[in-house]
Amino acid sequence: MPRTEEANQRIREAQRERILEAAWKVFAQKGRAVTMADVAMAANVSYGLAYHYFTSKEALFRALIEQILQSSDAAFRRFEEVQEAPWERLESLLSRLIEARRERPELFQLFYQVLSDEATPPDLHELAVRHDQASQDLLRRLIVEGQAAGEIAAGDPDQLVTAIQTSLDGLIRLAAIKPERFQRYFPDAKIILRMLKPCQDQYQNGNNKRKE
Amino acid sequence: MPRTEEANQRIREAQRERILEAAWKVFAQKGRAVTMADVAMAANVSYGLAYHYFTSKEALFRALIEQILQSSDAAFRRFEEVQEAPWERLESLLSRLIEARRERPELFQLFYQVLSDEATPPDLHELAVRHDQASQDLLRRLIVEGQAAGEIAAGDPDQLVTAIQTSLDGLIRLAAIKPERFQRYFPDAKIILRMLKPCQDQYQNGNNKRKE
Amino acid sequence: MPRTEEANQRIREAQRERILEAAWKVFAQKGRAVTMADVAMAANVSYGLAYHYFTSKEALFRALIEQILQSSDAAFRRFEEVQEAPWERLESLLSRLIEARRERPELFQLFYQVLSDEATPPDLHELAVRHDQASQDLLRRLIVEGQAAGEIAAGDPDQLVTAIQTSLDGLIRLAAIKPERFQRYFPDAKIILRMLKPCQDQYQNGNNKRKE
Amino acid sequence: MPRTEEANQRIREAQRERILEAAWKVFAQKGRAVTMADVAMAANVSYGLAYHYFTSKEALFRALIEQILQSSDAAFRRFEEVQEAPWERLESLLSRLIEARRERPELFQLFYQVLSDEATPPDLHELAVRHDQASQDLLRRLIVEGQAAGEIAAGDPDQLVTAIQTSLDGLIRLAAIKPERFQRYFPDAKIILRMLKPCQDQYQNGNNKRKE
DNA sequence: AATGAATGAGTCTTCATTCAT
DNA sequence: GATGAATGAAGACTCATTCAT
Repeated sequence: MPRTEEANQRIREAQRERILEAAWKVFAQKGRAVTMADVAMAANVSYGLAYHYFTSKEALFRALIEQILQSSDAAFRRFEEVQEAPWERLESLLSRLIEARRERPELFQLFYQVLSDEATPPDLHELAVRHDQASQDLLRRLIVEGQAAGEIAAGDPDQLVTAIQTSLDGLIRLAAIKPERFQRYFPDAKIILRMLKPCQDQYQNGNNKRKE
Repeated sequence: MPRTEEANQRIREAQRERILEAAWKVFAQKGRAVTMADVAMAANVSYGLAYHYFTSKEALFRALIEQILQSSDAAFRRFEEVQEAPWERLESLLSRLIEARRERPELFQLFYQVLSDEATPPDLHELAVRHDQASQDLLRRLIVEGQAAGEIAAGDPDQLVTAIQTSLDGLIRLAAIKPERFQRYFPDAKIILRMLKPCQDQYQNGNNKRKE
Repeated sequence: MPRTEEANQRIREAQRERILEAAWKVFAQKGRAVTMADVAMAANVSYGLAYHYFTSKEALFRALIEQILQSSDAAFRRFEEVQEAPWERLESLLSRLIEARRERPELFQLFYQVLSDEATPPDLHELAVRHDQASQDLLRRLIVEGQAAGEIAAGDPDQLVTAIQTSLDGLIRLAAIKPERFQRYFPDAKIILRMLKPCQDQYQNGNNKRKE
Repeated sequence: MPRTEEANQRIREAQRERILEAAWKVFAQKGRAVTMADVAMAANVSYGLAYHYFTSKEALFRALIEQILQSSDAAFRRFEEVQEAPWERLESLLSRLIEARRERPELFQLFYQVLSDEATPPDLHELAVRHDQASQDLLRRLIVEGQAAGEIAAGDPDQLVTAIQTSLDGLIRLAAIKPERFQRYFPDAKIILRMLKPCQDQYQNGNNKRKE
C-alpha cells in the first residue's frame, strides 16, 4: 500500500529543506558558480532529485531569495513600530542590521549577488532593489531626523547613508573572503556608529535636550 | 632586418596592452562571467589573437592581477617612506586607499574576486592574500601606534582594522551594484576616518561625563 | 479467500484497461513525445502504477499495438469470407477501411508510427509490416481480379494499390494535423474509389476509343 | 597571416550547406527525434561546430523550413501566372505538386512535421499553416471553377480538396515508411486526378465545349 | 495493489582552447 | 602576427525506471 499522504508530506518537506540548506552551504562556499550538481552532492541526493523539488536552478535560487526577503521584511516591520528618539532608533536599527549579517552572512551574500548579477531574472532583481531601497530610505530618514535633532554628525546625509551601507556590505564580503577574521574580529556596532556621531561636539546619549 | 623586428616588438606590445585594456572594460561591465570572446570583441581583435598574447584565460587574468599588485605595491612603498605623526599617516593612508577605490574600482573588484573565488589558482590566491595581509598589517601598525599616542579611539585594534577594511570593500561592492550612487554620494574620507577618532566626548555608554 | 482474489483480478483488469485508454487519449493528443507521466496523469493513477501493469514504456505501446492488430485482424478475417463480385468487394473493403480510419484515427496513427519509427523494436516492426503487407496483398488481389473483370481501371495494379494506401494514410495524417477539417470534410469513400473506376469514357491518353 | 576573407567565406558557405544537407538526411531517416549529435555526425563535423553555424537546434530547423518555403513559394508564384482552362490548370498544378513530392519527399516530411508537432515555435507553425492554407485555397478555387465548367466531378468541393490533399500527404508518408515502394510504384498523377473527374459523363480532355 | 520519492543516462547548449591557413 | 573554423568537456534539464513503504 502506498505511503500515507502524511508521510510523503513529511519527506517532501524534509528533503526540500535539506536541499535548500545544502544550497546555502555551497553558495557560501563557491559563491557564484554554484552547480546544481554541487547542490545535489552537498545535500547528498541524486542529481535529478533537486529537479523533483525545484523546477529549475532559478526556481531554487528564487526559493532562497524568498527566504531572505521574508525574514528581512519581518525584521523591518518589527522595527517600524518602535518609537524612540532618532539616535536610539538608529542605534537599534544598525545593531540589528549588523547582527543579522553576523549571524547569517550567506543570506546577504546571496542578496547582494542578486543585486549585482546581470543574469538575475528581472523580477527578482526588481524585488531585491526595492527591498534595498526601502532599507536605504529608512536609514536616510533616521539620519536626517537625527541631524535635525543634532544627534547625528552634520554632512550630506546621502554620503552618510552610503558610508553605512558600504560598511554593511563590506562585512558580507569579509565573511566570504576571511571567515575566521569575520568570526574573531567582527567589529562592534559602536565602531560603525561612530561614523554618524557628531564628534566635534560634546554630549550625545541621553542628553538630547539641547537642540529642540 | 632589425627594423622589422623592432616594429614587431612595438606592435606586440601595443596589442597586448589593447587586450588588457579591453579586459578591464568588460570585466567592469560583466563582472564574473567574462568570456574570452567578450574580451576579444571589446579589443576588436579575433579571439584567436588573445591566445597569441595570453596562453589562457587564466594567464590573462593573471596579467590583470599583476597590474594591480604592481601599482599597489608602488603606492605602499611610497607610503612606507613617509614619516609623520600616526594620525596624519593614517589619514593620509586611508585617503589614498579610498581615493584609489574611487578612481579605479574595477581594479579592486578583480582583486577581491581573486581573493574570494575558489577557482583561483593557488599561487595567485596566495599572492593576493599576501598583498592584502600587508596592507592590513600596515593599517594595524598605524592604529596601534595611534592608540598609544592617544590619537586613535581605544578598542580592539583588530576590530578597528576590520571595520576600516570592511568599509573599503563595501565601496567596491557599491561600485558594482550602484554605479550612480558610487559617483554621486561617494563618502568623504572623513566619515570613514571617524570610526578611528577618539570622540572628544569620551563618554559613550552611560558614561555621560563630558570631557574637557 | 477466493473472493478477494477474484476482486483483485477484476481490479487489475480494470486498471490495465484504464491505463491503456489513457494512453490512447494522450497519444492522440501529443503524438510522439508522450511521457509515461502523461499517460499516468491522464489515467489518473500514479506513474508507478503504470509500471505495475506494463514493465516498460515499450511494453505499454506493445499492448496498444496488439489491440490494433487484433481488431484489425478480426476485420480482415471477417472480410475474407465474403464472396461477391470484385467491385462490390473492393467497394465494401475500402468503405470499411475508410470508415475505420474515420472512427479511430489514433489507432492508425500509432500503427503508422510503429511502421516509420526507427526506434521501434524489430519484432513489433515486423508484425506491423506483415500486417500492412497482408492488407496490401488483399487490395492488390481484388484490384487484379477487378481489372480482369473489366470493373477496375486499367494500369499498373501496384500503382493503384499505392494510390489507395496513400489516400488512407493521408487521412490519418489529416486527423493529426487538422482535426476540424477531418471532422467536417472527411471525403466520401466514393471519391477515393473513383481512382479505381474505369471512367466510362475510356479514352484517356490518346486512347480515345470508348469502351461501353 | 589569416585566411583570406574570401576563403573563410567559402568554407563557411560550404560547411553550412554540409550541415543542412546532413540535417535533411538524418531527418529523412530518423524522423522526429533528430539529435544535434546525429546531425553533426552525419555531417562529419564535431558536435560544437553545428552551433558555430546555427545558434540552436531550432535555428537549424528554421533554416530547413525556410528552404522549403522558398522553393515552394517560387513554384506557386510561377503557377499563378498561368492562364488556362480549369482542368488544364488543375492537371498542371497537381502534376507539379505530385512531382515535387516525388523528388524531394524529405522537404514535405519536415513541412508536415512542423504542422503537426506541438513543440513547433508558434511563428514557424503560423508560417506553415498559412502556406498550407494558400495551396488549399488555390486548389479549392480551381475545383470550384472546374465544377462550374462541368469539368470536375460534382460534390462538396471541400471534400474533394481534402481527398486530394490527403493523397499528397499520404505520398509523403509512404516515402517515410516504404521508400522502395515509393520509388517503384509511385502512382501516376492521372490516377489521383481521377478523383476529380466527372465519371458518369464521357469525354474530357480537349473536349470541353460541351457544357457551357 | 498503489504511491511518489529517488536515480542516472541522455540531450541541448556554452565556452575555453587548438590549429590550419 | 592574425584569423576564425573546429573541437570537446562541462553544465542545465528531462524522463524512463526502480524501490521503500
